[in-house]
Amino acid sequence: MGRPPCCDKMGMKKGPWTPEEDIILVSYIQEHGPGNWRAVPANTGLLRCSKSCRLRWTNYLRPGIKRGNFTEHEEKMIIHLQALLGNRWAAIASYIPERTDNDIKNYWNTHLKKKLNKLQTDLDGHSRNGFPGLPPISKGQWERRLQTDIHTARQALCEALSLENQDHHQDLKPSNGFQSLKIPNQASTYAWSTDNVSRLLAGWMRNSPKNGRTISETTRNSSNSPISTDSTSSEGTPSAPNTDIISPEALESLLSFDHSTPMSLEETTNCTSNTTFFQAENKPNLENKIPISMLEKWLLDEAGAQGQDDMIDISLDDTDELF
DNA sequence: AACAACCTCAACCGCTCCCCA
DNA sequence: GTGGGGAGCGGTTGAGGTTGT
Repeated sequence: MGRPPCCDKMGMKKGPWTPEEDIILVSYIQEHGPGNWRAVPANTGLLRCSKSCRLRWTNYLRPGIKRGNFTEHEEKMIIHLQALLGNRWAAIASYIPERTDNDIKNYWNTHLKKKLNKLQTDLDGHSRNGFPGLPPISKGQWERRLQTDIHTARQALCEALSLENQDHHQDLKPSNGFQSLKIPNQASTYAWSTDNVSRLLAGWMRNSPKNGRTISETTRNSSNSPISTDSTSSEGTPSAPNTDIISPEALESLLSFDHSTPMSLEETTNCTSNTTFFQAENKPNLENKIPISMLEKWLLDEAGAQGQDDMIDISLDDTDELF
């Protein structure tokens, strides 16, 4: 159905990127800026589809990417945000600018999921009310707790947003492209890239180019250096319309309460006239409304055991306790 | 040392969204 | 209003690495 994937084009290369390809891509973007990905393969001669180029750039070559171990703080952020936003990795990544959505997604799937599962099973050992990890409470209690949590979350969000409104240091607004980041040195927008390229070359000289992994390691190491952390490009993802605006400080405030609970965006906007929060989300209520309706179903239907795994997402309680 | 099992993460796939003619 | 095309996103895959036996 639909048009064929661009990668189906004859002659398009797949698989790991070589250092040469990285250099070509970085050089091109350095000159033209990211965006218009369709034109990238055509103008560079890269035998890669536009999607592949974009992916390589956003997940690997883009400035400001931090690689390696996630800090405890980052873990907490991810856990909270995942509970709040669901598996909207790009949105989550916008609050952790140094990490890519792919990175966060991988980390969630490989580490945090297991960690949370383990901790939850450790905590209760057996399923309660069909909800592993939840305390043994009645449906009525559960409902009241949910309402309380929603109220708490709403208050916290209101506080966070009001803080944000007053906030004069909005240097860092979340955004995929980091358009809102204060860039210390605009002139050196792509200085990192030259650096990166030279590192790539250095790494390439040291290691066999046959090994795609080698360059990854090289780049990974270089990315851990401080050079990349401040050099967020204003062109990061220029076409990304991102109005998911809430400052990290506000987010911290939002996440700092013990029993955070997701609220619908409707509720969010009801509590404040500031409609910039998440207003760009196209499916604003899906993540939260659906589980809540499922909860209603469950509350009404004694035998309603379906979708309970999904509903766990709306009980964000106690993620803080995991640490 | 050899093999198997498991883990990690870069990259791909398929879908949706959004813009524009 | 609508259809086509590009961009972006989330889920999934699989090659390579690591750990256990």
